[in-house]
Amino acid sequence: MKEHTVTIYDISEKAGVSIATVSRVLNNSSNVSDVTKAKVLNAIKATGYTPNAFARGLGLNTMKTIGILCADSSDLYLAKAIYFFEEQLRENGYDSLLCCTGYALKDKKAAVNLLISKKVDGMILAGSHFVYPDAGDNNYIFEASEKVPVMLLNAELEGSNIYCACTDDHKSIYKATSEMIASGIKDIVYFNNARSYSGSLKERGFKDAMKDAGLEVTERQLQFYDGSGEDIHEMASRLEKAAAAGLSFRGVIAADDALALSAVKYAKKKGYRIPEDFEVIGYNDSMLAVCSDPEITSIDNKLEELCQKLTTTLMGVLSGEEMPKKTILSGELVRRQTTRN
Amino acid sequence: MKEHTVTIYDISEKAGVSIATVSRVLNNSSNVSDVTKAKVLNAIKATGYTPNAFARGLGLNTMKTIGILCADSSDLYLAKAIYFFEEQLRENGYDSLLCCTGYALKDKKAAVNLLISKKVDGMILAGSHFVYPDAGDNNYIFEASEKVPVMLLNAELEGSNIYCACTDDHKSIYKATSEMIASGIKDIVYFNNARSYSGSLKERGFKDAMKDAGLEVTERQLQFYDGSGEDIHEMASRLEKAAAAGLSFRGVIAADDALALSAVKYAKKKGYRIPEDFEVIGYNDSMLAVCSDPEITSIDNKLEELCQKLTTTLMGVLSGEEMPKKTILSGELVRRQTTRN
DNA sequence: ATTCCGAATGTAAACGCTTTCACTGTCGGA
DNA sequence: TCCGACAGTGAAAGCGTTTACATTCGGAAT
Repeated sequence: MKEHTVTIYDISEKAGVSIATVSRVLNNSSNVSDVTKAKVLNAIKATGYTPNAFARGLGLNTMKTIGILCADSSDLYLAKAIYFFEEQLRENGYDSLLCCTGYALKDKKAAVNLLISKKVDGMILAGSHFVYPDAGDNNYIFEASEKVPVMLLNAELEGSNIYCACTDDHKSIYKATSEMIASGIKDIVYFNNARSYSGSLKERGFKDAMKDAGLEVTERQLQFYDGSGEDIHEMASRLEKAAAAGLSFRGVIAADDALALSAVKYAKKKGYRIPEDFEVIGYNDSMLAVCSDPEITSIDNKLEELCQKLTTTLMGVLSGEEMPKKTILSGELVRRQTTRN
Repeated sequence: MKEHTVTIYDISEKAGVSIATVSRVLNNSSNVSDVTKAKVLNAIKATGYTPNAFARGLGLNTMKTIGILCADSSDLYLAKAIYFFEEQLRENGYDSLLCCTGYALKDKKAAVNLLISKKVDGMILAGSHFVYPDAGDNNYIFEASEKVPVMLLNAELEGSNIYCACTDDHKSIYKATSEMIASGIKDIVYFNNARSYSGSLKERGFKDAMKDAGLEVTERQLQFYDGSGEDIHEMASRLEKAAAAGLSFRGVIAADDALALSAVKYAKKKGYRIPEDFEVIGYNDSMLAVCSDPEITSIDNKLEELCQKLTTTLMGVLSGEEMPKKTILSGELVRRQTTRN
């Protein structure tokens, strides 16, 4: 297991050529005769040689690796994003170095530095919580972007080497809220998970829709839940508490489908008929929306398309092309059983 | 953005010491006076220097990186596994190189080679589908284990540098099936997702339990679904088809919670009361189990503990300790609303 | 026949770090 | 006063590639 790892020298010796030639066939660059190439290839096969990526990286100063940062890979949504990125990057000959940072700024910074020292060729920040409302907190992103291109999923930030892709969350929620109001519901709660930057965008969408409909929104209509994204019961109990405290509501707009699902659980427990007495709209159009019964009307934020866009942009940037800084898609309301029409 | 990346030489110059000394403070190894250390640290801070991991890796022949292989990071279960691994590895000073391989053998092999050439210090194969029932197909694992320790999650394989952690799937399903039978249900379907090796273990557990109860199991009671792990409706329609073809059943033992959830949907659609007329038991005790209504009785296979075990074993192996080859935990049936007692 | 060119190959420097070894200077003990 | 031990530091040899540059050689053009 230790006994002298086989290097390019061993191959060169075995094949009776110089290491330069071996390197050439390895990278199948020009000017190697077929017979030499065959000799080298045989030697490689015989020894089971694998080139040392460090050495290669040292020479090339790139390892064809993209760093993917996400707060929590077990989050349903982020997990999917990672999947898309990983797949598309691999198709382009890049590997993915994954860092789950958690939600603390300090840890995000540390992860970014780590990726930079590992000489990633680019960085994807997967999730809107990487950019902060307080501009100063985003310095770590700007610093990173001085070294490598930075791709932002679901967030916007202006910078010379920063690219982003997102859907128009404000508009999506605005529309969803408006439609819920139009279907006759006035007492609506916006249920946020509080850790997402786009969450505040969404919240504004909600508020604006209410205001434009002439409805007042009080602070308590803005419920939020800041715990694990998995504990449905805990989420539901948040709503129960609010109801017990006197808040009355017959509709919930949720920042993600887990929250929406908890709202469904809440409503059923209360004995409301859905959607006749109570409507729910979720976000992300994830698997959870259809796991629920009744199945949840949800906003599709086009994750796959966003990831795709971000990857092709990144590839473009890396090959020196000029690329658009920002792509904004429109979300789409997918109607299911928790809304009337 | 290109202008001469700062190296250890720049620091040494700026601090007025040799590169050896800089290296020493970088690795805070012994014998550097406080005053020199301070000078170096200042120079580092001033320049924003980050050591080049390639060069370091070349010298050390390790980059403190563990390769994590998984078929599909968007799979709820695997995503959680990745999360646990990533977290625990980071705590031990290791980074994670993630490869989503898909389910094809060829791609798994490619991914393994890639990780080896990237000089990972160890490899985690997260998911039972990495080991095949046909022994020859597992050669790629043996080959990998000649270079680095290989950790297997949810699968067993004997080899000199191979370590595994899993729960006793056979026993868990055997018990679950037996209890369902005891509660009076005889017509049970085992619903498998066909791509998992542990799936066949579970299937055996089911068969054995049936046999030991004196019940015959026909081929059609072994339903399976081989599509995306997300499409609940598609899964349910598999059951509907079976029913339409004349199969009558009042219980489902499922290989994962998504399948179980689809069984719940099926039963509700059929008008069966759960659990009075129809019972369902899922696997993994995931979020989906509680998303369902009624909530699903499911087998907890102790994922976090398994991941933990695997990581600490790996750390042990890497530091040269002798470690147990195999750890087998017991699953636990978590009772909810889809089973009577 | 001579010149010149390009294809095929080799030589050696460079990449940025770690680490062994050697060297200097200080200090305590004999 | 001399010696040995030892802390602090530097010089230089790797580590395994890539690649610019040098070399060789056969054949086309003159």
